[in-house]
Amino acid sequence: MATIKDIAKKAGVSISTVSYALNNSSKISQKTKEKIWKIANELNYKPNTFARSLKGKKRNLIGLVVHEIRGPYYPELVRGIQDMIDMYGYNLIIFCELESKEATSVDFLSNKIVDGALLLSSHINKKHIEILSKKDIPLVLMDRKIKMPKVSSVIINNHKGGKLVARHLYELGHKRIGYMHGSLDSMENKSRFDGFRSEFKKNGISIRRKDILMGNFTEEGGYKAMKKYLEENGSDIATAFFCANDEMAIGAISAIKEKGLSIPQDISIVGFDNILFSTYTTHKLTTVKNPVYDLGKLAAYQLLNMLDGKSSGEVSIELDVELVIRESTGKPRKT
Amino acid sequence: MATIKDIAKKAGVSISTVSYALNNSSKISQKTKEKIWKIANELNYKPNTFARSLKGKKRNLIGLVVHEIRGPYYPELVRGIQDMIDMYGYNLIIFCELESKEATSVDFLSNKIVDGALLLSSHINKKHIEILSKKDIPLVLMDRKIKMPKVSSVIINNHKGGKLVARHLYELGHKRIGYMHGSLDSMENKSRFDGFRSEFKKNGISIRRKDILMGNFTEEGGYKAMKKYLEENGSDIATAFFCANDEMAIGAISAIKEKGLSIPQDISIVGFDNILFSTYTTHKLTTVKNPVYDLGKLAAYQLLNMLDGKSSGEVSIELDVELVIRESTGKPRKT
DNA sequence: CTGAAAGCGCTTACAG
DNA sequence: CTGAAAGCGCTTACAG
Repeated sequence: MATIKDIAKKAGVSISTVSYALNNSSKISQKTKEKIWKIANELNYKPNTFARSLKGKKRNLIGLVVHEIRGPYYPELVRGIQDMIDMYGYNLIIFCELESKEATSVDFLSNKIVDGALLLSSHINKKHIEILSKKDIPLVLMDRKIKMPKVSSVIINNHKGGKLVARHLYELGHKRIGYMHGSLDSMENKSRFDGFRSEFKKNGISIRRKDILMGNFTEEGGYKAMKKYLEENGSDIATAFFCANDEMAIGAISAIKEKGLSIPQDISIVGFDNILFSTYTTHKLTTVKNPVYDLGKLAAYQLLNMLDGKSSGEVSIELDVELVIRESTGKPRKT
Repeated sequence: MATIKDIAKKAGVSISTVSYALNNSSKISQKTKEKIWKIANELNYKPNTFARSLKGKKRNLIGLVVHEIRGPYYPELVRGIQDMIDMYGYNLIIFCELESKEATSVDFLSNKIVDGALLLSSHINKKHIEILSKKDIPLVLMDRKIKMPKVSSVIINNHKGGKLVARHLYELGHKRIGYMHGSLDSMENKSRFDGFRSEFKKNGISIRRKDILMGNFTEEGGYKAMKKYLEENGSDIATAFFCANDEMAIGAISAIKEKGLSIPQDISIVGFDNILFSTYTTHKLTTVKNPVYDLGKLAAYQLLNMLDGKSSGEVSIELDVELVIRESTGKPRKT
């Protein structure tokens, strides 16, 4: 494991000269530089990031903290982030923490292993974020808004998404509607639900408690929740369901079909995200388009600006969403 | 950002005492320890991993290097790894590199940011691995076998998988069979293909060049490749296809159905991986069960053993696979 | 243009 | 039981 010391010895110069040469400082003569570069190459020298970091140098490393990488959503997000930071010569590392655990990623971030981080993890709470903010670690939140120095947020307009779904179903004539939650900890889920519910409320329609399901944001969760619902309620069921993401919607659709019911004749289903998968395999799902790739790109861009000193944080951006009407929604069945 | 210096000052002791106390050394009296812990807590002290690493200390961090996290495969793997290392108090960070880029992850690994790493990235070549091996960085390869000190490998028996598929199709009576490649760089793809081809060869059947497609391991790639194939070849087509993974198989099935052909009456399709997704939504796909969760777990276990000094590497484990026969395969159409 | 020296935050023999 | 000191690999004023 060659160090600058080894290079210095071999080149017959001091370690300072090596360090300067390696950093291509104008202080060092071209001739010396070249000699040193050559030796560094021969020795397969790699600078030690740790030592460098101790001196407060940048690492060109960005962290992404998530607690889940399953499903079609996250990869797309990662791709957006990567495409952006790649243009600026940064690299990405992902901390994927089990949701049940203490947020050890906060420790890592505290150590400034990365220059800054993008957060999409509900178990990193406000207190954690405050600690990081105080340590001057640039942060971009992707799932909620918090106003603090060195902290920005880039999110999608979940509330509007829920509203658009409600309006669509209302216009089709649905009066008894249901909602399938992802996770109650999730701000995104909450906003979708609020938008959905409040829009119906405006028209004097509220959601019955029994028509509110929990699907855990997964296909399996959606399937099970819907299956149970149908078994327990016979024909006393809502005419339309809004599921907080597409995967649950897909699971719900499977359960509905298994029961011998048709979509949308018996039940209309709306998802959220517009994951690519739906193009080929699933029922043509009515859903809300979540610009997740752009979300990743924009969040990364925000972070890069903070790292550059072009922004000091406290910026809050909200991306627009739109409803994509396909074949899983229609007029309600006669009841 | 509190350091041990700050704690030392506040506690009126030396930094060595603080360091020992923080590491719970038996050298320090309980009373002093408690005083120091209390102050550390008040100051919200977090040890600096970098400084610690400089002294060659462990970080309890394991790295996973991949170049793709899309698809249902990787998350399952990550989950297996996490479940294992979590029991041992380790944390995971993922380097997800664009395949097109130089392997900068090798630099990170060289810096010993992580204690050891699991590799599943075809663009980290043998030379890179040799560099890391020489630097004593414990490594477990998950997609190929390389014998080197400090390097182990845990892979699945891809060759057998291909063989099982071939035998199944042969027994059904298929004589003209096709193969859809994932990526030619992938050892896994290669082994699957070899197993498949050699088994048919034994029975005197070889694969026609025109029946070999490229699907890029993605659903979209599988869809496009099959669509093109069907358009170009009319009815002069294979009676069965083995796709190097399930996602391509799912894409291929969509293309086949779109063309108005039936599965398995017109074409039999076999995938590889047995991804969960197929349970609900897709055609009941005949496939090879890839124990990917166990693969992650076992690879992580291997790495932990190396970190513990219980193994010095050069271990090579191969996991068994089995064929799962569902409804996407049947007797060949009459030709 | 080059080098000696201090320092980043920690650990760890060694001495007391 | 506690502390002074060296050192991990690097950077960077400062002096020459």
